[in-house]
Amino acid sequence: MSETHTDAHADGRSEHNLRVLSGCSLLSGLPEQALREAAAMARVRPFRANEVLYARGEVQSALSVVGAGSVRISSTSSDGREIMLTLFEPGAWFGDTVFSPGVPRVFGATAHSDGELVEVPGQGYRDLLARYPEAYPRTLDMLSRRLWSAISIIEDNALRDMPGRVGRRLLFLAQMHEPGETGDGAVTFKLTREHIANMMGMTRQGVHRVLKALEREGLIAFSYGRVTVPDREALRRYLEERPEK
Amino acid sequence: MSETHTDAHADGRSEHNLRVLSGCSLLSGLPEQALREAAAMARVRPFRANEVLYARGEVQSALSVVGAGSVRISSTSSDGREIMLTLFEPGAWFGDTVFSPGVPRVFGATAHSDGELVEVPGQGYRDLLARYPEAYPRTLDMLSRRLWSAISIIEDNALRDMPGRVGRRLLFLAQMHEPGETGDGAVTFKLTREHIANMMGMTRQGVHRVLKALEREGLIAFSYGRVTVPDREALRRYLEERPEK
DNA sequence: GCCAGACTGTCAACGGTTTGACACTTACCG
DNA sequence: CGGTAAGTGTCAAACCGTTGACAGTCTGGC
Repeated sequence: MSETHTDAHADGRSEHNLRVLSGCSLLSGLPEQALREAAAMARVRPFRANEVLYARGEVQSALSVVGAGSVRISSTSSDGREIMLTLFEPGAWFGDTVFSPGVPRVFGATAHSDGELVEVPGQGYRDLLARYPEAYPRTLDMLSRRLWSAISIIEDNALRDMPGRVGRRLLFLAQMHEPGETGDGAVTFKLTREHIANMMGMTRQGVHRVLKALEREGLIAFSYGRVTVPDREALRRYLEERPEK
Repeated sequence: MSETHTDAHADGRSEHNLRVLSGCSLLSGLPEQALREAAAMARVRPFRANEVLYARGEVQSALSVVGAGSVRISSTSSDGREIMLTLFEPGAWFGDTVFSPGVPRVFGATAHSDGELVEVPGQGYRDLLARYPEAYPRTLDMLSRRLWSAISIIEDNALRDMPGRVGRRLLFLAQMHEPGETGDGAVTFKLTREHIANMMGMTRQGVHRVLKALEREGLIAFSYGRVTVPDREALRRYLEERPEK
């Protein structure tokens, strides 16, 4: 694997980067010219499933945008146990320390499938923002919204029982999944029971029971390493009206 | 109660606002001149214990800095149940939608004791940032850090058992409490068992049992509506080394 | 096509948390 | 300086999710 992605056909590469970056909510507010600059300094980083993209503690920062495939974000607590925080799909951005230069990464990122990242170097991104300050408000807005979703997860974990929690989290993922889906609205994730368990702080067996219950209601379907939400709206309504906490 | 706080002695008021605002981590990066402008447009809002400061759904945005007393931030889920997210003390800032103009408030704020807020109007604050763009990086950094703390709560809730969760949350609050404490390092909160229960998604009785256990270890003390952490470092070490999850 | 390893379904026993109920204590307000 | 409402301690029973163990199934790579 010679580094074919680094230099050949600079224009085509930049064009590709531009396409990916402009599909990212964090960056789509930048003026055309700034997006081009970002694309020019971005590097494509292809990855294979289960490859570790970033480990907790790394200092180099970058803004990563998922160009293809999906990425698991996880956090390792001080005693070594791990929890999966979320699953990012194309268009999503991450890089927990881009806004806090010098701070070691707090979260880890692992490839969940084959795919590629388009990465803008942290310093370059920060310089770019400084040169196009009109992009700051949107950046703050996006970060703020990410904080809300984190808090809404805290809320769910505190208020809901397990079917409620699992259902809501799947719904959340399904709603993020929005872009690029087949017409009928069904969304399928490649998630093992164990992934879901790690995401919710449950056990594999507990997840099984909950999924079984949701399946009985016709709200989800699941098979080997997959979970499908056939109708997000139906799931949402069910969770809303559910008598149980 | 005539509105003595609105107009008389404009200079003294502004001086007071300046003192409060410059003690706030979100704003302390602003240049002197900008801080003065913020102080000039800020309004003091005194409050009494249990007064509702903001309700979920209000549209007017403002950046609120706690000047005195403490404020409970809570979130009401769609079905009406409520969860307390955190407790803010002097110097802390909040105003969940300042960075997302037009969006109705997602969280509620309630006075936890008598005290006062110093509030910068949302639009005014955003304009100020636009006029002093050098303050943006720090703002992003602060918001980013707030996101990390939210995520670390998600982590704790998923990985820890109840003594671990309650201990960690109390430790977190105690560490935020840092400024303005008596020399010996002890921190006391006015929190009822029920407040804690609402914060952790537990019951009053469950909290009791956990607090009792932590008290037996000498890590906390509690009485009527109070919880005391005599030695934050000891609590931290205990939680770190605890065999149990 | 086949095989090793990853993923899964299922069960009984255990343990921690909630539920619900009741008597007691503390703080605050007039 | 009482009286009342809010907060508290405690208990047993029911419930729910975990633990641990094992056999069965799927899948991707060779």
